Amino acid sequence: MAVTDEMLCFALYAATRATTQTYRSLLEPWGLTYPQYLVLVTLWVEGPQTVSGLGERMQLDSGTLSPLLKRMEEDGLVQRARSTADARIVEVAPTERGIALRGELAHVPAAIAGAMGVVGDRDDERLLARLHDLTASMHAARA
Amino acid sequence: MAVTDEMLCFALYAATRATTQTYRSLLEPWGLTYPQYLVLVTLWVEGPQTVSGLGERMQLDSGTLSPLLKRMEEDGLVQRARSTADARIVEVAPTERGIALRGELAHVPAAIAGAMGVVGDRDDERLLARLHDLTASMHAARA
DNA sequence: CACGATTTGATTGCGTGCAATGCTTCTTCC
DNA sequence: GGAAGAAGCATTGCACGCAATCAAATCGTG
Repeated sequence: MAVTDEMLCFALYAATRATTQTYRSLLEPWGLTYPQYLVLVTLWVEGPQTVSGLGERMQLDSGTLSPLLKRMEEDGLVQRARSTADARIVEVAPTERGIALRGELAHVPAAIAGAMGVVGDRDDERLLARLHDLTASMHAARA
Repeated sequence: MAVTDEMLCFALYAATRATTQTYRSLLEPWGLTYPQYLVLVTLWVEGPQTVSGLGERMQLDSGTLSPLLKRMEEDGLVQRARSTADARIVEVAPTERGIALRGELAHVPAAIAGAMGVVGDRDDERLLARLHDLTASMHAARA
């Protein structure tokens, strides 16, 4: 049983890196990384967010997000601004260029789904649910 | 459908990071990282390996493995030696300390399985198979 | 109002991942 | 045997991911 457990961890690890590599080649023409793309998707769907809001959605902390958002700002994709109401808070909003990428990158989800061999059937739903359980279980175990 | 595909990628990404975090807390007393632990597991089970052999098994290249193995050597866990038969090849073998860790870390697989909520039933086998398919599909799509 | 605790981001340091490049060493082909 | 090509690692540069720490701003309480 031990080896199987090892293999499940490693299978996750390998699958994630393979996915990231596919994203890399898809996003390379736009100079985007996968986490940067995730930021844009979040901003497209949910609108401007605080840094901590992005952190919750992506499950990342400021140590990762701050430099990432700084690079995206330098690339003209997002804008950061201290809240006038609470100067501790930084609001992150997509620029026009950032918004325009939504159209230019509209092909990406289908391309990824194709590369993954995902069709959206019940098996895929079960996989998704299992991954969510697994993630929640891991986080619970840490506490 | 697009959002679901996004979610599957992200679910993988989040699950992997959650897993790595669990490993981090488990391995922290030994100063090991998850990839370093994987190297040790490979050496325990399959014996001494070349760098490229480790690279195949872990799906990592020398750009990642060289500095990682260098740190492990500095920590006294592995030894590297140029092959006498072919001086291009570097053989990686666990030191006595590296071998001793097999016993000290024997609790790790069960701890991870527990944190994951894995019991080894058919669902888990299916998840494992699906992840392997997904990884293979991704690699095939890159070619 | 003042002061300590809390919240929110930013910074620093380190270890991956990975593309690109370089350096030996080996193999092949003539 | 000698040169061209390939193979195997190492190095460099950059972008995460995350723990630890810091700084600024706000809140709560007396």
